[in-house]
Amino acid sequence: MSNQELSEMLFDIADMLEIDDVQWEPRAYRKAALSIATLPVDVKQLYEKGKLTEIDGVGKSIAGSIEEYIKTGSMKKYKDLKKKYPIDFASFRKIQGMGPKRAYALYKKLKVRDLDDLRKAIEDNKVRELEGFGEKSEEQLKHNIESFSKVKEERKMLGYVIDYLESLVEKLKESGFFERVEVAGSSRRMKETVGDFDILAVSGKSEAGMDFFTKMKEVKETIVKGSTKTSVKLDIGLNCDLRVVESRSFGAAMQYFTGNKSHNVKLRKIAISKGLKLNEYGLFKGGKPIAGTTEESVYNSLGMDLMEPELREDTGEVEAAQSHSLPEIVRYDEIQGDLHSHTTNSDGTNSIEEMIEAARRMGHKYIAITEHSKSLPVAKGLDDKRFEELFKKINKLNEKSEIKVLKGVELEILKDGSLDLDGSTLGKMDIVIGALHQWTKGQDKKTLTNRVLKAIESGKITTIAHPTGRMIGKREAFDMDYQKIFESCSKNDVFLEIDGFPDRSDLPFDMVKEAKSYGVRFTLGSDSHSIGHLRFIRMATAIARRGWLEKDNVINTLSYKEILKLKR
DNA sequence: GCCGTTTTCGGCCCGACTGTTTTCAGTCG
Repeated sequence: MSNQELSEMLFDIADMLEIDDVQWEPRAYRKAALSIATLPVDVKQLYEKGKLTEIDGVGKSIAGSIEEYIKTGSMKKYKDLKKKYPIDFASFRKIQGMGPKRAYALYKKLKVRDLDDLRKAIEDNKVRELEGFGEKSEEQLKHNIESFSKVKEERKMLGYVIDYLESLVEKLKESGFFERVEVAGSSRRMKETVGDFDILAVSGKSEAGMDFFTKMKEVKETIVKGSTKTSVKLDIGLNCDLRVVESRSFGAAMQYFTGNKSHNVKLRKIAISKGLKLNEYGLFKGGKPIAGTTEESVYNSLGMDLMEPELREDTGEVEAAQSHSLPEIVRYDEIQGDLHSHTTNSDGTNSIEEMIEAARRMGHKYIAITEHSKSLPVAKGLDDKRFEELFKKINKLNEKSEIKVLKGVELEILKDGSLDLDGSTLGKMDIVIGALHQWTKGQDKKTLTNRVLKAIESGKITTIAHPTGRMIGKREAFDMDYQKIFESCSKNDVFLEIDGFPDRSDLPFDMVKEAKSYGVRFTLGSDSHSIGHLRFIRMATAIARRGWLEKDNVINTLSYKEILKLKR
């Protein structure tokens, strides 16, 4: 049984209860289903520890159902409902405009149970004859079936699409139809992956502005179009919402459309508890607006400090804002350089000179060149001799260059936890990044953990590269005892890396926050393999901010000289 | 069915858009 499977079952139950017009329960089941779908650990593990009800939205009853399912392989509540409604809700959920009520209407009148049945019914023009449907609904369903998997499932890594989004905003600004245009949504929170874009605008001529928007060359098709809200599908495969609000509501709208959802729900509840009403138009007292022009006015009127968008994930920031104890998170402009990059010397595609020049143009004060070591032959890893040669070259470059180059390595942590290079060469390096790339599959949790601990305790490494090894959408994180690793890093003053390469985004932000609580410090790296990758330092910084890191927690805020002084 | 700075009972976010209605239900975010 996977979390995914269980989550789908709970969503199914929610859908079926909704058909029965049951009040509130569908909401409860959906909440539980969503929590489980996004849970970082296996539900079964939680069950074994007796911690099911610690899952957000899971209480006694749903926990009982989960237990029943784990023990017997079936769930009575689900089975009974499914007998009444033998419908493939999971597939229908992926189709826009197809909710449970419509699914049931189609089943009741046309015996439509799954996608194939639905396709056929549409083919025979049967759907348009149903009450509540019409020709247009039928056509839309037909269209949405064709593109269903792409519309809802696809998420993009923000690091790859943020420049595109910003250029889109720039074009809207330059169009002359808008007085203000800003990015909102998960992109503003700098979430690692995004499912759509939200753009917010102020306009005195919104009809014309919406026309301009839907006719942009990036727009593939228009999904809905109104004077305050327009949704389109972009050529990169993401949907984009553009909302136009009044200037006096702009702050409230930015707040609302930045989210995330549970952050917003919490805010609204706080508003209600103070006898106020919060929506995207403002904060109201008995119908009279008391805040909303700026985000700050909204938060302040709710008795809270304003917080950076990256913090708004409902992981304690609401409470911290209420008690005026928000962290002063590291700023993008406090990052002085990049601490992880590769050149043609190993598996990069640009020369060291090209990388340095590109880093200088970005305003970096320094860049660490951290080639792979010899036991990673696929990446043309370097041995001691080649490192010595490279460092001679770097010393020369450093003499005349305004931007400084740190001598480093991304060093293989070998199968038994020993290191790929010996002490004498390592001693000449400014930064040593220990990394797991190989022999991880066959090793169990304890072996893998000890392997990393041995490297940390060796006294020879500065930081641990992309600590969990995860690749978004491709590879799970290593199964390790991370608490032990955090403890050991803190004790031995070994840093953890935040790798900003979008596929990695590693450490993930929630673990950054946890590691910080152990007193761990962090290095940020773009893990560049070409000059085009250098921009990913911004994504690493975003993760640091989302993980509540302050200036002192981040090594990249130090100057070149200060970094050289760090002892190892 | 869940949950707790309105707390163990009684609420549970709320507004926009669409298509089908002729005042609204369904869906979405």
